Amino acid sequence: MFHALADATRRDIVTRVLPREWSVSALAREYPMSFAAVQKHVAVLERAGLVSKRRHGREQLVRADIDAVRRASSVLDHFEAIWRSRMERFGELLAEPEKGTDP
Amino acid sequence: MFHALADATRRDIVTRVLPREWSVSALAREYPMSFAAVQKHVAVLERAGLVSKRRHGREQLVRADIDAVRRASSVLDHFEAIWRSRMERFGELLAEPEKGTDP
DNA sequence: CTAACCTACAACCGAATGGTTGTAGATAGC
DNA sequence: GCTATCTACAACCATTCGGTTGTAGGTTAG
Repeated sequence: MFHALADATRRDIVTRVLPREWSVSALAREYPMSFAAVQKHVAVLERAGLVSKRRHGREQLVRADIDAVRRASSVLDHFEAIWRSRMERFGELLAEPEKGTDP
Repeated sequence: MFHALADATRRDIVTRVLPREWSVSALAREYPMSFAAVQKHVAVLERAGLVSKRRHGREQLVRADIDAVRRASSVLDHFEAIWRSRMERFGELLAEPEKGTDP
């Protein structure tokens, strides 16, 4: 999933399909690369669960799955939590009045 | 930066160095791969600014830079914000009482 | 029906990744 | 001083990635 977000084009696709659905060909028109290349990017996002497709006539409409974004976000929140607990421990050590050095 | 977090070993390294410093060799002992491979992973994290090194004797101590994690997190928060504004627009449309259809 | 359009998928290519081994330079411990 | 340890870096290899082109199948518009 982080891998899916590691590419700038794919992050841009996600920002576009968050507010509304886009067809694959409409997306392809936005980037200086072939239709097939954009199609592959969408496929990567889809495999990561960040995006899903819905058939509408001859078009394939792409929309975002915000829950997947939230899952990625929670990993980073976890990092933040680990960091905070370290800070707390560090604070305790500073506050600790030389415990254990006395007989 | 997302690229740096896209590898499981690198994410694990980050979780280890968040609470405390680790030497590169100590990290290398934790994974079923060569020292050089772990060294490369640390280099990737360092290039992404997620981690920094500090010399201590013959060891190189690795520590996390939480601000970089926060920067990655803010990208995801931005996604969340776009999503929310879409939800608001959607809510407005539902609340709208057939505006404009009257002469 | 036919032409235009949207999509899927395979084959290919150069560059980057993630791994290896090997060599060499500092530093610490005895 | 010698040796073991920690690190840096280069060279190499298989795989993956991001891109291309080309072919084929559905679907819509006229």
